[in-house]
Amino acid sequence: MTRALGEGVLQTDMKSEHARRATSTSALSGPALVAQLRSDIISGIYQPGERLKFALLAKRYDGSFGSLREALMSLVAEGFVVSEANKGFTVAPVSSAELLEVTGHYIDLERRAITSAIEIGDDVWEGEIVAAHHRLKSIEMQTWEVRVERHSEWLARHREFHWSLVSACEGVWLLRLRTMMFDQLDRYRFLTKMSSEGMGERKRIEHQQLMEATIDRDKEAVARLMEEHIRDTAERAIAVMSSAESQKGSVSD
Amino acid sequence: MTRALGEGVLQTDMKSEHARRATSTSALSGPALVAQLRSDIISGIYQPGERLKFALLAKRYDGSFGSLREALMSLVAEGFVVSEANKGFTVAPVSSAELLEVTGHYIDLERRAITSAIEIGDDVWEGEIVAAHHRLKSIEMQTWEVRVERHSEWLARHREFHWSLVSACEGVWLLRLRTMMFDQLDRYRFLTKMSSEGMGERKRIEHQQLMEATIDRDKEAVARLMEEHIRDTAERAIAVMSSAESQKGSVSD
DNA sequence: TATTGCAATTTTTTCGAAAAAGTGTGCATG
DNA sequence: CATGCACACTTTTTCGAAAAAATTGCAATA
Repeated sequence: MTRALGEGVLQTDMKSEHARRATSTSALSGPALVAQLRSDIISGIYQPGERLKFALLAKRYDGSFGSLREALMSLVAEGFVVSEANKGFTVAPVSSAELLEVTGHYIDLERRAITSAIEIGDDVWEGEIVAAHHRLKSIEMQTWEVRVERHSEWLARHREFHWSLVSACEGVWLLRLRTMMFDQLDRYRFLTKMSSEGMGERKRIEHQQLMEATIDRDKEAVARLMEEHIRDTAERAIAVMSSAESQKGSVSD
Repeated sequence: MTRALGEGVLQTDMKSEHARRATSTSALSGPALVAQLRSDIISGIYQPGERLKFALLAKRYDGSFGSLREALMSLVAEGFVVSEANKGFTVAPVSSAELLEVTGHYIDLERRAITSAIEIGDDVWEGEIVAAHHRLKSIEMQTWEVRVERHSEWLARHREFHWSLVSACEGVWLLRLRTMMFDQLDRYRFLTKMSSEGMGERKRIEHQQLMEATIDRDKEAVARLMEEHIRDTAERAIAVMSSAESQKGSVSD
């Protein structure tokens, strides 16, 4: 795998407390810097299309230009950042069209991965699913205020839960492609953070059902639940995006 | 797109003449360095599993450690190189299992892309296909000796031809994922370079049929031809790999 | 002989200054 | 008033030396 499980969004503690701007703790580098940057892009700290200037980034994170450049190149390959020669780096744009496309690919890959995992996975795999689900559930049962506050932690646990479902599957590239799409969707999942007040309950139930169906090795049910789960998230994100879009439009007109 | 069409294997002239070792022309950097390195890995100049030491690479290519590191990070994301923290970079391994998996994904993505392109593409798209096919054909009609000599050129044109078929399709991620898989397959295509004496004719006919069926907008036929085309290549590569494997085994035992 | 510890060497990684490229401003000119 | 040009300023990109980490070689000990 290109990148270890959950590495993406794991600065949990410090970040969620005073989550004003990007954390400038001290001397990030290498994979840690990539993870931090990706996490900050996913979290919307940098807006889509925003220019990522070296001077600013160097001050916020570790410091060195080289490390920054290296990290940004990785994110370009992952699709989070775009670069133009001699004009620096900008955050990749988002659009409902891209969300729909990514959702389609993700559903397709995830279905295949989870089917394979169900065929191959052993009881250790099952155990990891139960554990990951438990950790996710313990956040999702909290009140809305707590859930919002611990959102980046939820993001990490959500990722770990979905990873656990497919982790036993055959095919490194299947996992890699699936994870690329999952990471892209994370950007859009963040959009629903604000507007999903009553939805914690629904997501919690969906995850519960997903886990049970997987442990029961019911491929059909898992595929169906998973697709509904993802499409629902996508639809909600599109709703948020289009309302934001129309708002922006009415202001400028 | 992460990377422009054909950028990968385009040092044609200089390289194919005295194709001994990696070209150390002068001061490569940025995207050009990535392209050169990728091309050299695809061409087997660096063996799978071989360690890519900075000192050596810096001497062979442009020079600077920073540029090298940056380029290698990109190739890690693309799957051509693997890296371990504080232990440097190595060429990603190859295996018949991976080839089979990548072939499967590629066929799936390519089928969808080409179907979409046939639905959407206009006559300009058709023109590009004809042009790309013509360029490819002009190499494939040569004698075996010439074809071997101009192999890296063939690789570029082959890439361009297959790209032209799908270039009109909808979905940036579909194209991106397809191209990732195509690039991976390039590594294995190189294996068949040596052992495909009588096969130039067959490939040529397959490309001809592929072009005609696409221009005729015959989705079924294109999908079938494309799948046969790719599977045939994969099978031949696996044959080469397993014979090389057994040879190696008999030597070391 | 096998194994542990230490020092020398190699290799990777980090860092920031210097060079290159791009951007904008103001002045002179048509 | 618009247009082109030169200059100063900002931002990116490149480069290689210094620091950190890993590996190797060698000798001492059980």
